[in-house]
Amino acid sequence: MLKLHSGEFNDRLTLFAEVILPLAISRNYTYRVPFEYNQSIRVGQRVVVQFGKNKIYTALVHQLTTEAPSLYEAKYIISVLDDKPLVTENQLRLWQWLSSYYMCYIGEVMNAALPTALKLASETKILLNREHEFDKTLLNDKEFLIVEALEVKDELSINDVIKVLGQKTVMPLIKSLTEKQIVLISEELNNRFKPKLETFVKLHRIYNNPDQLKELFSILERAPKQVDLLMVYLRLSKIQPSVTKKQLMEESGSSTSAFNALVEKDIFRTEKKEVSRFSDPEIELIKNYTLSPAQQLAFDEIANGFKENKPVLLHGVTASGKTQVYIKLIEDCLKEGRQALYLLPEIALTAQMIQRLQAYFGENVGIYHSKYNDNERAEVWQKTLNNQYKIILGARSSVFLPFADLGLIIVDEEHETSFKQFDPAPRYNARDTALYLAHLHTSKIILGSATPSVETYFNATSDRYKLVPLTERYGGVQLPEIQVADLQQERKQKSMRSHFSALLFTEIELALNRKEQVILFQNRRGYAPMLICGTCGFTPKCVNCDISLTYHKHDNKLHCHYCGFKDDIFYRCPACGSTQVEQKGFGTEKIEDELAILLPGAQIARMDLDSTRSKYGYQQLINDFEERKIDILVGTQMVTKGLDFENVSLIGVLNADAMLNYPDFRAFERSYQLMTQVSGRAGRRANRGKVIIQSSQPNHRVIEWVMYNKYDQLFNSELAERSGFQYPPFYRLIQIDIKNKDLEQVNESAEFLAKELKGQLGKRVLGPEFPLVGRIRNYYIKTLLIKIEKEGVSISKVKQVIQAAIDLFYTQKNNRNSLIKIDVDPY
DNA sequence: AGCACGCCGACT
DNA sequence: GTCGGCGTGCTC
Repeated sequence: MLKLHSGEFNDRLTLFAEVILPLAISRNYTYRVPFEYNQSIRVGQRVVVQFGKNKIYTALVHQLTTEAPSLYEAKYIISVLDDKPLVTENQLRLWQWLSSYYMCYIGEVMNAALPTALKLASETKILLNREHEFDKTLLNDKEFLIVEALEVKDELSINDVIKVLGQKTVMPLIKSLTEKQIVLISEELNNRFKPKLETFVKLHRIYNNPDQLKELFSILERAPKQVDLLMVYLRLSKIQPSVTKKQLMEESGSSTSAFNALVEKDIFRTEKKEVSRFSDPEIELIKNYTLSPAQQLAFDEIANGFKENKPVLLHGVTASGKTQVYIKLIEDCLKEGRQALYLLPEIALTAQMIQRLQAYFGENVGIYHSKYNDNERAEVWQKTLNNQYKIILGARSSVFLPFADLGLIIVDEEHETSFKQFDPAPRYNARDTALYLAHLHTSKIILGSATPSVETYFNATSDRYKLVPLTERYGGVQLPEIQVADLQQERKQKSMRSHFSALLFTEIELALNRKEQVILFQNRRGYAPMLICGTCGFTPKCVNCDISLTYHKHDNKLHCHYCGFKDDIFYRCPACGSTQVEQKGFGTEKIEDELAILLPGAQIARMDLDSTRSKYGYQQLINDFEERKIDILVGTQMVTKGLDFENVSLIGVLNADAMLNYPDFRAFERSYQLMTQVSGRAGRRANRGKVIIQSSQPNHRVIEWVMYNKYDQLFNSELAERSGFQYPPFYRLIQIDIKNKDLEQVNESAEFLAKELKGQLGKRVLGPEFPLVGRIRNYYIKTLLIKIEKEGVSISKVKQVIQAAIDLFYTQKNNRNSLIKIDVDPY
């Protein structure tokens, strides 16, 4: 077989392309390349293909070959969409790696990687065949309905037909109509990426000559509006490189007719040009700041790490000025002419961070995250590919961008769990993917955190990564003073005011008196996570999930946080009629409510998933808080992320116990990270801030480590635990969920798979067990956990074994309607 | 993932 | 009969 990578081919060869389809299917398919594309087709270009009877997809050329498939006749590629590859070879390698590492289909990776705007949409439409005469009286009722509808509307989608007929099965009918040649099927493709166009205005070249221009003014003597326009144009064109029509009209305030007259006379010439949606010419370039001695030391150490070709972990306390170090690193990278990727957890991608980076690097910065719409994402893709963006600031999905030459990757807040995608597949971790991406591009990579994840710190202390500590806060700001409020004792002494200890409440009042701001952290949204009848013990549950419903006061309803189900609130127990309905636990809403009663003069706001759902909700809250329109901000983990507020002097952690007692092997690590990160929000400028942690276990060792900033102790204790109980970083975890709507079937299926796996992997396989929530969206779930030792076992072999077991699983009839979800590194 | 096909039970 | 529901297998 002749393998071809680029297209210097003879046109008489018959070429075949193995393509990736954006679907969860286990193999790639081979299509025949029409001769006209022989010269131009390349690996990495998009092609349009028909797959199955009606569907048309955008597929990606993965390999070109001259060998015809022997077992079937290949369909032709319908068309090739790109002149040059849209996906680079390095990206294809990354996709391959993701698909095998995370045990998912490469089509699923493609789906996650390509912005929707670059995937063509296919809509099957039908229309009347005008060429063909037919006798209407021979049609049956349904056929008649469709023909009638088509006479009104020209074109119907399959969905329209379903609506017209009021029935679901329409394909046989459409099929018979096409066979009778009454209707035609059109497969409409719409390329959804629309570049933003703007009309630019230019003065005809002859008026560059001053004499000609002078003459022009005299010609226009009797058209004052046109003279106005001309004047505005001349003024604008002096101070900026190009003038848009929009700008000209706004500045001059004149009418389109005056403008059109000038165009008509060929004095103005217009041109439509593609413009960026992002560029903001008013960004000021601030450069040339110097690093503090501690930062400079860290910077030099990082350089040493890079020299050894190692990933670097920058372990810098909160507010140590890591960003400034990153900016210097980016500058160095740009000097080498290479691109830089700056990865942040989604939530930290606020205007604050974006502005900071754009202030230094201007229009070289591209932003990429989920709040951006499709067209914007497609634009960033193109500009990254064309090497127009030198820096990408983005959330986890930006590891998928088509970097031309990536020289540096920064993974900031490396420990953040939002780098991990949980659903749908690929269930990848962007930090780990970035490490592989760095390997592909031989780029430098730095992970940064004040509270590194245990696995990363382990790598850094065992010489796999270079560890660079930065222990000094920038500008000499002190770490906050941390105190613990003993909830048990305060309850005994009856000094609690609802959920506030006397200690915390007094400090809130003091801070407010000093006109300083307060952040309160409660990692639970809603009002009360559980209602319980004091008489009979009844608790309202979700109809679709095995979970108690959370009461939300804002809409006065009971919510399920797993499936979105909502139910009406009740004041009488539906089971026994008692009015003794009690609320258990508390969420951000309740805290907000109680504060409003206890501190009537204070401005209180809440920041959680519910209050930030709208597009600018989050930004609005941040702005209001920054402008001190809010005194107290109550929030979930959202408030812990990298925000810089000058005037915050007090942080309250309302319930440390809930996180410490969470049943997960990372509970302590998470608690430490959360408490340390939220504490870092206190006192970032002039004064030393204060943190109050409320807990019933005031002497808990994790709280002590947080108080005295003892990351090492947390780390060592966690290492001992994890090696004892076979968890990462000593063992790899693969979690397999089996789901089924039927309880017995899920048990049977889970047992089958467990038995199969245990036969091969022995006691490395744990379960099956019901997870914490045993039923979600009407699916029962059973979980298998596989723990694989890092030394002496080939992880790829294990994955092969698992895949084989799953293949076998699906050959069994009873398992066919069970769903399997594989999660590699499920943390 | 779709979608067709085929088998089965239900109802104008 | 015809329709709709669901299980099964295929898509180059």
